[in-house]
Amino acid sequence: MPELPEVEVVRRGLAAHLRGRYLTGVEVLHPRAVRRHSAGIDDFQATLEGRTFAEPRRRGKYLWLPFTDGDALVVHLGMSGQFRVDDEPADDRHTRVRFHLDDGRQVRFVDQRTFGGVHLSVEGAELPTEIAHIGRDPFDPEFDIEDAISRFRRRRSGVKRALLDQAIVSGIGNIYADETLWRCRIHPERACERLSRHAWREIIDAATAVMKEALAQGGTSFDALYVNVNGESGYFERGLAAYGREGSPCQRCGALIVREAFMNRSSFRCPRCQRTPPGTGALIRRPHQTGPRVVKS
DNA sequence: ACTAGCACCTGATCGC
DNA sequence: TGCGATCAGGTGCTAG
Repeated sequence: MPELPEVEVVRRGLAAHLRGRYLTGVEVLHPRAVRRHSAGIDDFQATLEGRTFAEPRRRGKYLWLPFTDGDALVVHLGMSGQFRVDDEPADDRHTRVRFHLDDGRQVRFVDQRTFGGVHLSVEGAELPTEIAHIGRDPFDPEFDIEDAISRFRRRRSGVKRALLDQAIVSGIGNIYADETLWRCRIHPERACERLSRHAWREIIDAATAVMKEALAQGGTSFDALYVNVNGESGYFERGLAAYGREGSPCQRCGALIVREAFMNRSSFRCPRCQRTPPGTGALIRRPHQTGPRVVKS
């Protein structure tokens, strides 16, 4: 569920609560939450005790919480993961791991669908080896847009599939991919290699802009499954132009947004603005089409 | 090496 | 009211 903006909201929330804190104990309540910790549950609980947190970091949708000793706690929220820091007793049904801090507070990893998880990465403070394959996200100071464009243009797949590939540019999920392509007026099945460098630059810029706007609104929330560490929802749902708006008029042209099956999930697009048909037939007929029109924000 | 498809889970909602 | 089908924002593994 959480994409880059939502994960960044969580990172900031954790930073505020973990700064200068150390762990006095850890309780694993569901084994699946630590399945990526190869040494097992008992080791996970025991090894973390006494460690002091440094500044939480993020790449794409991955979080890691470095310790001052050079190791790190790697976190992925999956589809439904949350971190909660509550002053009052809260719904504990989906609490998977409870972290006890030296200030008496507890941080809970809550995850209904258990696609998310946590594990210790030895010497992972700078960059856990487990997530070295994840590409830099557009907010990374070392993000190389020219390299990203080159890699996108080498992909033999549709544009949306490539945007969801975390190894090229990380952080973009189903929602922000749809929003990005709506802004750029590009059909999700357009072939990657047929888009110009200029078009790809516009796509990456649009993805960066929409995620930046979402972050400023505290992220996108459709329900209680995505909330910040205090249990509060973000407000970017009202900023969405395509995702989840099946049957509503396109804000640009008035055509009704359609929903289509894509990779076992849904894609939303404007049938008029994002009209270039998929398939090689269209590409063969229009091999020298000019670059896509792009919305300037 | 790259790409597509599926497995991994629980719970809310929809149609009958 | 109850039941099965469907759907949900992600990643990793594996077969081709």
